[in-house]
Amino acid sequence: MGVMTRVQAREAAREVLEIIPLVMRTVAAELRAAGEMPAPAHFGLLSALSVRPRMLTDLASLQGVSLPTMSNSISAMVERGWVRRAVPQGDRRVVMIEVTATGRAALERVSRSAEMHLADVLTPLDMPARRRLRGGLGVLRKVFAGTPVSVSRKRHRTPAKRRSYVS
Amino acid sequence: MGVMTRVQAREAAREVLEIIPLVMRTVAAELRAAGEMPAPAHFGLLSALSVRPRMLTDLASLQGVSLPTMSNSISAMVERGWVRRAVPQGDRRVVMIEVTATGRAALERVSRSAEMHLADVLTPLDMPARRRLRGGLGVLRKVFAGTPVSVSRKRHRTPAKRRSYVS
DNA sequence: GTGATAACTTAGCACTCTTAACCATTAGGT
DNA sequence: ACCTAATGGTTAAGAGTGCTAAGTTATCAC
Repeated sequence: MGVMTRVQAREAAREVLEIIPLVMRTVAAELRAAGEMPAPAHFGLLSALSVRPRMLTDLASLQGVSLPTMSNSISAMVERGWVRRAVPQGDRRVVMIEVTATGRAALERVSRSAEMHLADVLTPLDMPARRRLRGGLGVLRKVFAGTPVSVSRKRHRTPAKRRSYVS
Repeated sequence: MGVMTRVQAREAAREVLEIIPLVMRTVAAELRAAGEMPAPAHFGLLSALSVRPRMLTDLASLQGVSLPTMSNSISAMVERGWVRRAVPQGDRRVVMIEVTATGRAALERVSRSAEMHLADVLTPLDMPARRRLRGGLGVLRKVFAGTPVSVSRKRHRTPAKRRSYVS
């Protein structure tokens, strides 16, 4: 089958390690410059929540962070008035997070602004470049979206159960 | 001419905004799990410095962060024994940062480990997917490597007469 | 020499992320 | 019913990143 060799994977890994942090810092700076959006995390959260309310645990695993981290982030957003904690009747352990009108408006504003900044950078791309970018992003999404992220006990990557991501 | 339309750029921007943070968190988690490497930033720094020593200002603009931030990061790394601050004879204002043997060893170790983790995730990719990934990363590099990063009024990206620091 | 500027450092603040420890609430087994 | 897990969240402590504003030296320009 046409799987990557170990060496190719290492090469690709090195590239990821080099490029992603750079992009990340840039994106974070854009969001910051866009005003009032403190962190990229909040943006993603707001996006996800604008689709439908979610419980805290789901949000945490969606973003690949620990529960306390998510709890903190949500607290920060609650203080900003962007989201609300609600306890459903069925199971009183869970906390549902829902966007407020304020939050929706903020998302709209920042989203527009940040995307315009980014779009400024991306506009010069020609069609093949754009295609490559989208393809690469798609692969990244497939690869990283399904990853359990933090594998508990040290020094062990599960060897067997890897899904194979066919294009 | 095949440039992106505004709409396409916005779409691509949205994807970047969605995917990059996710990848970033995953990568950070891998590095952390690889042991003793606190942050992706340190990794990149160590890589850059292993090529040749750099002055603080250059490091900052290389990574697209402010000077104080870089100063802090370097302080953290100095405490770990990975790098050393040195004052050159020519200009006693500048601080040259150089990797120590310890730092080089740490880079070796963590690099190997992190790349193996990442490679685990990337190995299942088939050839077209791999090609797409590399293509996308290439585009990202081109787009973001040249960007002054933070555009807010100050652009402390020194414009012209960069001195050349011959090693 | 005086004053501007360049290279860094320090301090204070806001945020992310972690683990460990701790409360609730619900589900299971006997 | 009862006691024990397991599940869902929160709080606390600690390390890191990143920022701006306000210093400190050292060098340059005149």
